Amino acid sequence: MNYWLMKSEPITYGIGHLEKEKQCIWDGVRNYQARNFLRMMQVGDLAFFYHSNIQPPGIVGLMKIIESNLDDPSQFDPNSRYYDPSSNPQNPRWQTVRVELVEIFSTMITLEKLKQNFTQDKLMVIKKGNRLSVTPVEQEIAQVILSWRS
DNA sequence: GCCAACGTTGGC
DNA sequence: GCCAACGTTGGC
Repeated sequence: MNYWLMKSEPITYGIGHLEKEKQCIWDGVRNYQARNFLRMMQVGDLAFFYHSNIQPPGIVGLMKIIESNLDDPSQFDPNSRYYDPSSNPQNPRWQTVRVELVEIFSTMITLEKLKQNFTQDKLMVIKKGNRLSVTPVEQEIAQVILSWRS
């Protein structure tokens, strides 16, 4: 079982949205490196939900992967902002996963706290200039983060 | 709102 | 296949 971190802007889709929906397809990732991580995810993996582009940014909850290796439906939807006209339906370019909400943390684990406790090479999300919206999290680091829940 | 970092596109 | 131009991300 592996741990991941997935970013979303709360204005677009925050953990409150997931709380209402209970589960969702994590669509709209249009970066090959992030997609490759999505392809590696397996049912039962856990993922931290990270709010980006907000003050303060940080981890707000935990999700579970409940379906893996799905073709992202938004790539074929001309009305979607994630529509990719050059993706071939016979060989879709973008895959993703379905997630369900496990829990919302009572207090956010801020980016600042992550930076104070981990080094850049141990946790991708705190790397300067890192823009990947899907990244792996090492077991030991995941355990430490989970132990901070109050 | 700014802008550094970085990914993608497209002309050559 | 190079690389300049451009677009996007996301912390601040």
